[in-house]
Amino acid sequence: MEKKPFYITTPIYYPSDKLHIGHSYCTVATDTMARYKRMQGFDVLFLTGTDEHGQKIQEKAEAAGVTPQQYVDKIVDGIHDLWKLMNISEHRFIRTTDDYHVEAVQKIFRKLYDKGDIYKSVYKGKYCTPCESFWTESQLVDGCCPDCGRPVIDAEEEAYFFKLSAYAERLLAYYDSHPDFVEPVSRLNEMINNFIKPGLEDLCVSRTTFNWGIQVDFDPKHVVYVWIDALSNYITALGYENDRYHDFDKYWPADVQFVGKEITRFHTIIWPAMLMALDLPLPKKVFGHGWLLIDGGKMSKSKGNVVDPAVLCKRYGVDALRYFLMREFPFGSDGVFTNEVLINRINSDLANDLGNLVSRSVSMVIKYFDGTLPKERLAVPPDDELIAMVSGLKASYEASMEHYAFQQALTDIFKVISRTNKYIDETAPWVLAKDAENTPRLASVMYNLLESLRICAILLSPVMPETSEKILAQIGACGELTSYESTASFGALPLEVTVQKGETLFPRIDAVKELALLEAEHAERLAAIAAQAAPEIKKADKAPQGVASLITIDDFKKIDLRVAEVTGCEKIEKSDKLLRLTLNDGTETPRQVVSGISPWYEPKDLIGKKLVVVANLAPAKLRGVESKGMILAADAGENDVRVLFVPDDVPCGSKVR
RNA sequence: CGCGGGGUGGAGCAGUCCGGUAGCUCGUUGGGCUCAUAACCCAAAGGUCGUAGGUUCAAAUCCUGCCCCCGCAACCA
Repeated sequence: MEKKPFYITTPIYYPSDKLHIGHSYCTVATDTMARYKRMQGFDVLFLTGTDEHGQKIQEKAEAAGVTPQQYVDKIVDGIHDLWKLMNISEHRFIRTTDDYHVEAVQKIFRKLYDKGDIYKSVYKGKYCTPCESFWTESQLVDGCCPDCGRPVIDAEEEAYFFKLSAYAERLLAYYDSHPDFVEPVSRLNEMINNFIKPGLEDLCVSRTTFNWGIQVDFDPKHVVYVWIDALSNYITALGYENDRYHDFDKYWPADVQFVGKEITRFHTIIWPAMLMALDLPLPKKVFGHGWLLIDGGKMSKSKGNVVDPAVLCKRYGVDALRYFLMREFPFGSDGVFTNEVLINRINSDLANDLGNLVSRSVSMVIKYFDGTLPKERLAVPPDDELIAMVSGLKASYEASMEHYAFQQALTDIFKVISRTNKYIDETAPWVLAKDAENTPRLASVMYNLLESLRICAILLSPVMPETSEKILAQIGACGELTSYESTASFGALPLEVTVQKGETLFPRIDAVKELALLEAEHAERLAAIAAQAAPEIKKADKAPQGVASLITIDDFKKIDLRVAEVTGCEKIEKSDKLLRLTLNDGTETPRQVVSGISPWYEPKDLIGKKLVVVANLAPAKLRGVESKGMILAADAGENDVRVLFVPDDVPCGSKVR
């Protein structure tokens, strides 16, 4: 009988840096699902890969003094190593720089162009002539080029656009008729309310401002911008519009696509619209999983709180980490990662409950029966509760797994493990062992333990493949006895089974010691980051000297800097960062300035303080509030802003130069 | 009134749709056991379910106002 296909994908990751625990989380979830479906007998295709083009990578490579290709090659090598380390099962790996993908994207682009879904137009923006760069209004610094600081001009750039706006109705209709298309549903509501209802705009799908990308073959000065390049990977990896693979008909549409919640938007709006434009079916499901938060916030390199999965794997074992990721967090929600939670979870579930259960069960069989159970049995009614629970496990497990509720599936398994530990106490084998008359009863008890473990171990295998194998080996289960089907009924293990003592599965971790160690390593890492940052600052200092950014004293004199006292200050409603400042700049009329510093300053902290204001800056409106000028502040760090205060005895209106 | 999520014993969460003795995991305390990885099993302590009001015989759950946290969007002259 031919196996039914099952196609599952992770997003393709952006290899501008080493991957972190968040990427591992998604990939482990995908791997768990892939292994589960294989165990059920599906012909699974598991796709992951890397999205390698774009300006950021081009810049990173330049900074590192290598070509973009060399840069991504190195990172991708590391990714392969990581997936190997994390025991990610057989998968196809696509790189957007692969020849066949490049070729296919060019064809797709042309196809959409020929159909009229892509059209040439102009992209309007701010242009810095010396830098040959386009900027959006919001990227400008003081209305000038963020790179060189010179004024920009209104300009237009030729670009290709995808007619996303034409698909709004069809998308809404599709969501309506396929309520399961996006999960969790709350994310879909967000998409509809925030993006589709206000009106979709056509999407700019080409750039001429950088060249690290796939060339538009019929208009070579353009490169394909991220959307069509990256999203199409899910089909080019099956051989769509290329000859590298030939299983598009077999696997498309995908059964499920796992994506992070930050890119749900692209996968539930742009991607479906693209597929509609290509007259292809849409994936059966897009699942937007949550994030792992660190210290309650996002992981960020500058905070030094990026968690390296390789370190955790090496320290606690792959299976422990995989288990933790799948067990601790509901797949659709955010979760807070801390080392403490990780260690506690490993200790309580894996060491105390599961590992110890295996250990005590196997030890008893060896101690009481020399490792092999005798044939004679005595079953008694109190066994029924355990047996019933174990027998029902597969059904509830399957129900959870089919809904990507990994946490629930694992919780159910561990309820059984707990029950089994309790069963040992109830039956007190060590008491039975004192009297030879009890041998049949003791054998029954031992058998029930091993059989419960067998079923749990098999069901755990998608999450903890190595551990599962080790347990099965220890309790003497092999071949058919390890199949998924065999978990449906209790009693598959032969009566005269032989066990084998094995290594300790999960040694208990000394939490206090371990946390101190991790803490120390974290401090080291922060120090390393600081050390790295230092030379970077130096480089930045030099840059303006080398480039034409030198200005003359006359240029500087154009800027009218004045000392002013803050006479009033309040937060602007409904803005996150804006404060409205009223300044006494030495003139008769109070000056109103808006500044984005409210995360760092309370209004009361500023009133009465003196600072420097750019007095002749063109007025602007921020969130509808007029701002005449700008106060000087330093970017003291990635997320730290300090206003430059002036000593109190400097009179208001003093010129600063 | 931009959109959404959330506020439940010390910690993390379920329960809220479809009102009816407040539940789980971890932690704490006491006890049991000795097969096992100082593990396992039992028990106890601990919550006015963010807040104010309303509906009801009855509200964590339904309605209204308010406060606080977190994403997204906007925004950082």
